[in-house]
Amino acid sequence: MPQIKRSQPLYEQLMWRIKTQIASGVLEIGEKLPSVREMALIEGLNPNTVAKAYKALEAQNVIETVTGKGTFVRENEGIVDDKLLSQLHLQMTEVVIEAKRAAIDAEQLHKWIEELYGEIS
Amino acid sequence: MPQIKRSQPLYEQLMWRIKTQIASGVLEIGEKLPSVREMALIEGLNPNTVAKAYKALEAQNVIETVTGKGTFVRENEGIVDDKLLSQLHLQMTEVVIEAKRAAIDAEQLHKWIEELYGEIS
DNA sequence: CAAGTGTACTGTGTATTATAGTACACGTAG
DNA sequence: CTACGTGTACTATAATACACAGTACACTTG
Repeated sequence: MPQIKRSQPLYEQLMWRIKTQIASGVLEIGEKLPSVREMALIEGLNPNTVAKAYKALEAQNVIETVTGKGTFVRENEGIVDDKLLSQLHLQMTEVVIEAKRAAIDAEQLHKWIEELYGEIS
Repeated sequence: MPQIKRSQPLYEQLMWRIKTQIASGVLEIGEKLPSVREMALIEGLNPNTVAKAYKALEAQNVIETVTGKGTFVRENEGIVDDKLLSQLHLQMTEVVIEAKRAAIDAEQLHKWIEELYGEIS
């Protein structure tokens, strides 16, 4: 009922946090995530909001949920999805246009990518 | 009053379209943009929605508005803003994490950047 | 003055987000 | 079997953002 000014939806922020933890190895494949009620206490959210994040992550094949047991980190299948590919290219286009405006050269972007590919798994 | 399923707000889509046109040289520095009412007819939007986009673009120093005259493309100042920098890095992190999941290697991302830096201005 | 410009309002309607609370079906440990 | 924890599915309420409609005002220019 509070509802403060919010940039990104809470459930998307949680999705992002979980994805990052999986990518960085904090969460391993097959590992069990906290239950929706448990995660709600940890993150200070409503169980419904956590459930929404879990459901969206399952739709993206990031996690697997088994009713009665829990939710688990799914193995990365590495499927080449044309829709995701074009979406990533579009997002990269936005980054480059903004970078140009801020006088950030291509080298900086290349450096970031190398760093990120090193950090992640 | 219709309100169909929408992924991104219309005014943000318009902002993006204008930014792209500026970056690609379709709109040149100092050039006058269509008026809010004119652009509303062109894009099939409400003048208020166009005004919202114009106002947001001016807040980002992309365009300059003069009451009674019109809105014009502003010169790129190329300021290094720490907030924008970290925001771009965050956005790049998202791209890399998603790319890893889709089994897209770093070479593809490097290639995209080179292409985009070539296309733009 | 007249026309065109951005801007600032007040409404209206809708979708999304987030919470609260309840209930149900399932799996597992006691 | 019972009890507990699990995800899930509801209903309801509230706050926010989005988009449109309409009106009005201050400004610049011809």
